[in-house]
Parts: sequence; C-alpha cells; structure tokens
Amino acid sequence: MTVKPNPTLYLIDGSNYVYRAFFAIQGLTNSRGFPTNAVYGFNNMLARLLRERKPEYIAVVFDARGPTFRNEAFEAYKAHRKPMPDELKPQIDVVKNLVRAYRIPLLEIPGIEADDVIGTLARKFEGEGVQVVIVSGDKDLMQLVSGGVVMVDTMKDKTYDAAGVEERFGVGPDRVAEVLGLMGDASDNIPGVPGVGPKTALKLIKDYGSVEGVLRNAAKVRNERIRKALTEHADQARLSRELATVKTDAAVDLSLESAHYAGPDREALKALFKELEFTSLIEGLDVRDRRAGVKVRLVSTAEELHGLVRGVGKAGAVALYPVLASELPMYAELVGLGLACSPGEAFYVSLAAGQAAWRDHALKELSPVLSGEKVLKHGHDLKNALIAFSRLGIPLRGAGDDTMVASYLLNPSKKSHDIVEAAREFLDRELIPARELLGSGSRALSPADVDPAAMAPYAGERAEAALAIRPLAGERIREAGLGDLYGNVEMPLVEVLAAMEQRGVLVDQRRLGEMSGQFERLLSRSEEKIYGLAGERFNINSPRQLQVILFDKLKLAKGRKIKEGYSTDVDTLTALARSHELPAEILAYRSIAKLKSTYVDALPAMVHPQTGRIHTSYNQTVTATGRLSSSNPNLQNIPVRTPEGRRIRQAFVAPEGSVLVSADYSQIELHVLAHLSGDEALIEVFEAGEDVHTRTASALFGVFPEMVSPDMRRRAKVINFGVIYGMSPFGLSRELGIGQAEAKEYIDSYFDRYKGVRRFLDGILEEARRDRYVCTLLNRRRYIPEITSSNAALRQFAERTAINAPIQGTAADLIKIAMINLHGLLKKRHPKASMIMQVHDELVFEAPEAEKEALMALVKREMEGVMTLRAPLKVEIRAGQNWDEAH
DNA sequence: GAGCCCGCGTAC
DNA sequence: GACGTACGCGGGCTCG
Repeated sequence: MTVKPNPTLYLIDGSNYVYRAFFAIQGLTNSRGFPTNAVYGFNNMLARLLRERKPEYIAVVFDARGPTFRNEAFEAYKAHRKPMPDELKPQIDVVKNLVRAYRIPLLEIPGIEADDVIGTLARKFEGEGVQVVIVSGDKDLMQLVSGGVVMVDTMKDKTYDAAGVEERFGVGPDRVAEVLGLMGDASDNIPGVPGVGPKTALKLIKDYGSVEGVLRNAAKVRNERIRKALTEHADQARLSRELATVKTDAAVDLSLESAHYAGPDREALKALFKELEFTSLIEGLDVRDRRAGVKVRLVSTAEELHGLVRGVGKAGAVALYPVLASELPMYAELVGLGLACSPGEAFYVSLAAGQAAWRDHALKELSPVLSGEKVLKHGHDLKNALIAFSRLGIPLRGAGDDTMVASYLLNPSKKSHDIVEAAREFLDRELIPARELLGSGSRALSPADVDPAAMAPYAGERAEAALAIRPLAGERIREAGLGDLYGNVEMPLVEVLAAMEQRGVLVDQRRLGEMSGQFERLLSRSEEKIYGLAGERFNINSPRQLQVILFDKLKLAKGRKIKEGYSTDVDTLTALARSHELPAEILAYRSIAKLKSTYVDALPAMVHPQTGRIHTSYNQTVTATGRLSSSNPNLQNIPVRTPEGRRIRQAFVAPEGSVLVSADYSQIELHVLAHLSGDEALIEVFEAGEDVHTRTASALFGVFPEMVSPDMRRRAKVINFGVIYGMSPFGLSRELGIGQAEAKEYIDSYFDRYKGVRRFLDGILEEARRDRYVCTLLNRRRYIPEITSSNAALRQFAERTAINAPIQGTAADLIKIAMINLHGLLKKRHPKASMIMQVHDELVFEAPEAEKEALMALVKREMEGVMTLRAPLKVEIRAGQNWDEAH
C-alpha cells in the first residue's frame, strides 16, 4: 500500500502580486492604449507557479472594496496610503477575470482583508493536515508560518519556513506581529511607537517577548528617548500590535475540493489573451494542445532494466536520447538515457553519477546492446550519443538513422534541426522544452540536478519522437533522391566527426599565455596613444562611441551608412588613415584586441581538463550549403593572413614525437566550377596545372601569362572569386575600387573567355526558378524560394545564393567523402595517426614522425582521387611541428 | 541580469 | 542595399 502524501494548498495573495507586477513592468499597453502591465506580470507569476509547482489545490485571495474591522479599530488605518495608480485601477477586474479563466477559486470577502482570509484558511487547513503554501511578498504574512504553513515569494524565488522567517526577520513567526506592532508599518499606516524602528523593535521583542512584555518593562529601557516613547504611546503600541496581527478566525470558508486545480478554461484564456494582445501567450496555449501523451516508464529496478534490454533486443532497433549535463558532449556527464522501440511508449534510465552503484549496474546491463551490431541504434543527433558513450568506454556500434541529419538534408536552410523543431515538422507534435524542466537564465538547473522522475517524460518522449520521425523522414529522403547522399556520405560521416572531436587538438598553452601578456602591453600602449589623439578617453571597443570621436569631434569624412549612424569598419578607417593618425591607430588596436579576445585568451579556456586538448564541435546540420561548421571553439577561423595571426596558428602543435600534416585542396571551388560548367577553357587551365588567376588575368588583359603583373593577377583573383559568389558589377567595382562601368567590362570579358561558365550560371538560375531549389554534384538540395520574389533586392540575393550553393556545396560533398575514406584507411593502415581538423578545403592530421611520409602520400592520393572531375583535383600537403608550419 | 541584435572581424 | 558560407567578441539595448 502506498501512503498518499498530505495534499498541498497554495493560497495566493492576489492584491500583493498585482501591485508588484504593476511596478515591476512599465509601459505595457495593448494597441488601444489599455494598460496591461499588471495583468501581464500577474499572469507570468501565476503561469510559472502552475508550471513549476503543479499545485493540486489553489486559491487566489483579493482585498474586497469597503471598510474592514481595522478601519473601525483605527480610523487612520491605511488612510494615508497612496491611492491606487490610475493605470492599475482598470486592470484589477481583468486580473480577476484571468484568475477565473484559469478556473481557480477567487476569494474577496467584503469586510475582511485578504491577509485575514489567508490567515484563517491557512490555520483551518493546517488543522486538517493540509500542507499550506502562502504565496506572497508581504512580510506581515510571515507570522502565519508554522509546521504546516510555509510562505513563498515567487518573485525572489524564496521559501520561508519557521527557520527561514527567523533568519529573514530576526524572530520566529510567533513574534512577527509583536515586532511590527512596535516598529509600525508605513505602507499599512500602522503607527507603532514613534522613534522605534526595526532594529530597536527587534531588540526589545527579543528581550521581553511581546509588546505587552516590553510595555511592562518599559522602565528598564536604558535609552531615555525610547523609554519615554514607550510610556507615552503604550495604547498606540497595543493597537498597532492588534492591527499587525493577522486574524485566523474570520468568517471565511472554502472547501478543499473546490480549490482543486484541473487546468484552465483554454478558450476563455485565449479570448482574454487576444483582448490583451498577449500573442506569445496565445501561441503557448496552442502549443499545449499539440502535446502528445507518450507513456514513459522510469526504469528503477534491476528486473525492469533487464526486461527492457530483452525487449530492445527483440525489437531489433531502438531510438536513444541521451541526457547530458550540459551541451558539449566532450565536457558533459551523461545523466540518463531515454529509449524507445515501439510507438507511444518509452523508457528512461537514470545514469546520474550520484547513484554510482545503480549507474554502474545500468551501464553494464545496457552495454552489450549498445556495443553490439545486432540492435540498430537510431537517434536525433547520434554524434552526441557516440561521444557520450565512448567517453564511458562504451563504443556505440550498429548506428541506424540520425533524424537530425535527415531533417538537415531535407531542408538545410532551416533555422534549427533540433528534436523539438523536428517533432513539430514531422509529427506536428510539441515536445516538453528543456526550459520547462530546467528553467532559464542564472537560475537554470543542470539536468544532473533534476529528479529522474521528472527527467523521464522529457527524455522518453524525445527518444519516442526520434523513433516516430524516422520512417517519415526516411520516406521523404527517398522521394527527394537524397538516399545516396544520406546513406553513403552524411551518415558515415557522423562517426568520423565524433572521432575527430574526441581526439581533439593540442595547443601550446604557455605560448598563448605569453602572447596574452604581450598583447596586453601592446594594447595599453595603443590605448594611451588613441586617447591622446582623440583628446579624451572613451571605449575604443564601442563603435558608437568611436563614431562620435571620428565624425563629430574630429569631423573626419563619413563613409558607408549603417543602421546606427556611420560605419567605422576597416575600409572606412583605412581610407581615413590618409587624413589623420587616429584611424590607423584604431586599426592597429582593433587587430590586436580581436586576436586577444577571440583566440589568445579564449582558446586556453577551452582546454579539456582530462585530455589537455581542445575539442571543437563539428556541426553537421548548420550551414545552408552542406559545409560543416565548427564551434566551441570555432577552429575554422583561426587567423592565417597576418604574421601576428599566424603566431596563433603556431600554438596548434603536435605532441612530442608526432607531426601535424595539413592537406588542402588547391582552388577547389574553381575546380568544381570547371567541372560543373564543363567550360573547356577553365578545364584546360587546371589540366595544364597552371595558375588560374594568372591565366584569367592573361585573358582579361590580353597579355601573355609571363607578362601578367602582380596587380593584374590580384584583379583576376577578385573576379575569379566573384564568379563563385554571384558577383555584380557593383560588388566588383567596390572590391577593386574601380568604376562600375569598368567592372562590367571585366565581367563581360571574363564571360567572353569562359563561355561555358556563363551558360552554366544561366542554367542554374533557370533550374532554380523552375524547381525552387538548386543541387550539388551529389544532389544535395538548397531551396531558394525567393528566386521569384517581386522584391528586386531579395530576388538578386536569391540569385547569388543559387549560384554559390552548388559550387560551395559540391566542394563540401567532395571533402566529406575524402574524410570518410581517409578515416577508414587510417584505422587500417595508420592506427596511431588521426584526422583532427577540417577547415572546408583543408584536412589536418596528427601522426607519429615515422609515419609522416607514408601518411602524406596516402592523404594526397586519397584526396585528389576522391572523384574524377573534368578539372583534376590538386592537393597541397605539408608537415610541421605546428599548424602554421604545416599549412 | 539575461537574452538578443548590432557592428565588426576572423576563416574558406 | 550593393559578391557566398560560417562563429564569436564586446557593446548596448530590451525585456522581465
């Protein structure tokens, strides 16, 4: 038999919260000018309480209009209180309607104050064995706290039991009214004893126990002024104490049953929110209607776990949802695992470190299923699962489908491919958001701190969602002709990325530490110079403040407009550097500040405490084109162009006895362009192994390749890249600093030379307009809906992305295949070597010195031979002790 | 105080 | 506005 815990009743001090909400939020009205701030704040408080505490019984208490016994006892009572603000008055009735829409009983008893209603009900229900929670920020009510009554201030997120009251107030609940009686309460206009403030009152009550006790012993009080006040105002003190005492015997009643909370009247709430124009809250209501009822079982005994494992084995496939203590699998504990192998039901196994015996048992029990090939493991973000289990010594084998990757391939432009978003798209289902369990902001909990019983429905339904999404996504993958790309490239890549992240890269922390000091000194010197030149101190890192100095104070020429005034970017400052010293110094300062904050100081902070290396996350479902991205930290934008920047690259090192090998595709996107377009002239350049920029310059400027000057080559290079980006005459003219007419001539002359490229680009645009999407060599899709927009700016932007996506995306396809092949080859032939980084057209490896030559030959051959393009791929490869040397 | 956008700058 | 794709910093605004 299970013992039912005592029921809990929440009594909400409505008036208190309406006031507090009113002052906390300023200026909110609906479009008709009706003030809504107090209603909004009150609703947030109430919704949060309902969400976080899930009260079984609840009631809201308001003050009624009209006099109460306190007015009769003391006519000045609350008389001098400021009248209710005009903006608040009309909101009171709305708040009451809101409470009704939540179907929560609302008590307002004429002649009885809310405090006394709360006091009476609290004592009554406490006597009946109900746990009472008073929800208020009013210190008067602390006197009601006792064994069965606590007070909660939801705005400060504090709960007061008797000890809490004593800590906050200095005395226990039984003496709160005594202290208030002596010191008075300005807001309630309780006079107290003149000249006695909180500190004196507290000391007197501590010494003599009560107002009566203090008055009896008044003669003993040392301080003459206070002694006199006590004698002279004895009656007022007694009255004040009475006023400050919350009544617990008022004529109020409420049945527990009527306070049972069974959820809101959604239609009424929706109507009210609509009236108030709380649109985001309306969405929230709709969302609740799309929650699914997955039956999730928290696995808590060895027998149940054993049964689950057998069930999974029988099913032959399972969807996993690992719960990690934080976002980064390399840095996070595995807290638990959601599992699902049949529709509508799921399981959750807690793996919290706190219960080591259970965790060890559970992992041991699960391990054969996870590591075996027999049971297919599906999931939404399998890389995460692979890393999490691998770190526990459990290699996840038998990887099935990753619904996140599938979702990405179906539409890579989507903002998010997380499980919540995927459940919306594929299942029209709303999942429990993490914030509902964990909260947000500074108060956010770690999943490690959440009760497994609460975690279970969250993780279980996510596993079940992945299981349910899988066949739907699979069907759509096939329909879109994405099956090969998914099955032969993206899925095999998951494991490769997991291995790369886990291996990580070594950085020389000492070197970065030295640089940090150096950069610090450079910056402070530069700072002083800047202040001198500007004639005042300001925040150099603030473009807004810098604008004032440059354009208002020094009256330097304004350049490009931005949203907030005029740009201070590198182009502008470089131009201004001719007329003043300050812009040049700002540029110098900025370049060092950038390196320091983004790399020199940030990288050491990311070194893993156990491995001593940096483990980035390679994101497979982020970019619209098919590229990977890298974050935490981003290893794909480590500086390379300037000498100072290269010093950061030098801090990426090989361990003793090993080397770094860097292999990058030479001009991969132009090779791809040559292949896709079939342009004979461009293909011929690459077949001949010649420098493409020089050859383009030679054609554009009508000179022999040997006669191409560095500046001619530079211009040709800009144009070559411009093609890949969907260049316009304007963009080219800006980049080259020439007129638009001249830029157009260059472009015409380029397409005259490479006629096949022109045809190809036209074909892409036609295809985009016809299909609303474009494809890479491997059929990777990107939707371009705005290609037919009537807005010229939008349409032109769409045209540029339509041109760029197949080129950038095909390059991404190729290097991904090379990565998969090389990962497999390394395992077999160079198990001591590893692929550790990818930077779009570059792969970086770490290998023992002795294997350097063999590895380099293998990598070069494999990358160049990844596919046979009409323009043969070329790879530059080098080795070194650090990344700069190898690159 | 947290979360977001902006301006800016790094990479390919 | 004006050549593609990313990530992340500091500033500063808005929100609650």
